[in-house]
Amino acid sequence: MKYSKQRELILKTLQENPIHPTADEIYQLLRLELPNISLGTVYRNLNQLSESGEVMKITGLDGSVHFDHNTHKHYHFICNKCNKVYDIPAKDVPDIEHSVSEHTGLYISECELVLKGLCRDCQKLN
Amino acid sequence: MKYSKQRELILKTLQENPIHPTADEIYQLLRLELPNISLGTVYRNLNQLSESGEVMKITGLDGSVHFDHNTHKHYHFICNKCNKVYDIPAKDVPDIEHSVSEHTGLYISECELVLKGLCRDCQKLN
DNA sequence: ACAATAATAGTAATCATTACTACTTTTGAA
DNA sequence: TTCAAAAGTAGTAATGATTACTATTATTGT
Repeated sequence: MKYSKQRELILKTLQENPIHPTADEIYQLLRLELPNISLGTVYRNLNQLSESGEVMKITGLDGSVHFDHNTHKHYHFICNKCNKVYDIPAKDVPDIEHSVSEHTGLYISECELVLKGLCRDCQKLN
Repeated sequence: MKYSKQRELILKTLQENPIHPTADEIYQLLRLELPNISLGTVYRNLNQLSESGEVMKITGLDGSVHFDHNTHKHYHFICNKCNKVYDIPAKDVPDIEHSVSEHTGLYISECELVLKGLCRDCQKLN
């Protein structure tokens, strides 16, 4: 993988905006400092970066794929009211893979968990 | 919700084909007995049925939404080799919601879990 | 039997994402 | 330091899934 300024800035933007943005959200942020960057470039680089394990893809939140600079094992929660995405650290979740593979005989390589509900702030506003 | 033959057959097709089909797969199956049904009708009815709780939407498997006639609490596994989708009964998975809401204070209303790996058949073929 | 309402088929439009292409950067060896 | 091969880019077109629109048809309660 050859260096490119665009890829460096895409990664930097993702790291500085830990809001689990979509490709288009990163594109909109980046246009401010790199007005000619193209959306295709953002998609291509995010896919490369997730392929190489430098960023993580999050699917199942809504219609589009979100990206996460945090590549440690963790899960996600989306608030049904404010739509913010929160990280759920692995330590707050029981060991799913082990339990499932033991019961079913399936070999588990990935485990995507998306929880939905109300975040702490939105619970207060009820 | 007014009765319609189309909706009845969509539900019946989903029940008789427990392969977690997409809207388009149901459409292709249904065209055999109802050649003029339109894809939009399939989408509209599946959305209504999932809204009313008669069927379940599965997101996060691949690019498109799949549907499940089984509305009991359960999870899903997709085989990376044969792409078949399997049900994971809730009894094989530890209680995620309770654990997460206890640790984080989030109110959890939905819990979508997608596991990926190799199914039993595909493990043998290695 | 009939009017109100909901549903349908068919088609066009939208949204996210990928593919294509001519041009530009990067990189490593001569 | 050049310079050619490889990889990357901007810009645009194409694709695939899904939703929106519209004129017509079916359902339902009176």
